[in-house]
Amino acid sequence: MSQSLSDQSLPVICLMGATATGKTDLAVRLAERLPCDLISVDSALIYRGMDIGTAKPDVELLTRAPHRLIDICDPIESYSAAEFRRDALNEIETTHRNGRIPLLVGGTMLYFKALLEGLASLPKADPVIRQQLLEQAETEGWAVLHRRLQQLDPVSAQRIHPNDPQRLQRALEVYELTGKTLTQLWQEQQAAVLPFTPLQLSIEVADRALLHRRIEQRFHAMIESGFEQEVRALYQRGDLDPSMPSIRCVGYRQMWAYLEGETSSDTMIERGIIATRQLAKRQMTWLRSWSGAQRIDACDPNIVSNTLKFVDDYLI
RNA sequence: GGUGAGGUUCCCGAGUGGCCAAAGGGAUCAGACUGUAAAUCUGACGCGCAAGCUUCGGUGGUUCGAAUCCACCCCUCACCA
Repeated sequence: MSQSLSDQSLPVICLMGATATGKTDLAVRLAERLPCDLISVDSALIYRGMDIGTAKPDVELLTRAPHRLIDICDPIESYSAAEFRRDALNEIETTHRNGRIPLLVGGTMLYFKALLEGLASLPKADPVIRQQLLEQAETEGWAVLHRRLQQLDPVSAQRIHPNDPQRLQRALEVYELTGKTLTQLWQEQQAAVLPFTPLQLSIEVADRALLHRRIEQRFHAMIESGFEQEVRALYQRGDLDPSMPSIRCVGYRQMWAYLEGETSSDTMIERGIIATRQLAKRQMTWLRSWSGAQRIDACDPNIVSNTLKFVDDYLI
């Protein structure tokens, strides 16, 4: 059974694209024409109660085309690329077992990369160690921590910029936890790649100005749909704060600052739009360096039938 | 009409005679990315490959040298009428 499930010939379709390019819409339309089950590849859609600001498919859409790996976490939790890989592989297996095709859709490129190329065997995040490192950074400065990494693991120190607290923290955390450096651990274990040969599709809006307009319009639409109320509900829980991945999500972070009284409504909207544009840009940087993905023009009037051609060729 | 404050590179905003193509921030563009990734970080950012060239509301002046000083003009804001 498990033999056949990791058969290279079993189909897996990946649809990746930046925010506001129409990924979800295309995925749903494909799912209506193919025996596909949708699996979300999105680090924000995992959160329950975060619907409007993440442009989560609405109930109607989810009824037409159910997505897996949506609403799997409370906003107080954090998730990771490794957990995603595990969960996604499970969902892929289930889908195959049901005789259907997994269609992975999303814009979290690290998750796609982790799924396709695997991850080294590393320890998971440790809140206690992270807190200790954070405190050291506050008293001694990150430069000191970078120098420490330089001693322990010159290769990683070379790669990780002294101003990059997140990666510095992670590198030192891994060493604390295992007594081994990131460099060693990477060398020790060859990452397990995806046991399938997926069709990779990249949906792109060629005209940057158009994408920017779409982002702006969509953000305003979110506001009109009650985005403030959605975040206010999270805010009023009292157990969430901007250090958490959920509240750091694009739009939520800016709305949070507004609810804290730190910015005006206009500023919140402006900065939310800016943050979305910057997110899209980073996603596009990933995609540009991605090899092996078929490009799909988001503005193609025959986008569905043209995409189906790629799928047909792949499934033969 | 009068008085005061001000007009700086896409925006905000420093700069008050040379060390200024002009601090800093934002935007934008490009890039990186192995358990936080909608995160975190890096670079570029007047024009030019370069020598160099053109900028600090406008015009003229002072000076070896002006974004910085002077004169006039245009515009903005505040207050008084």
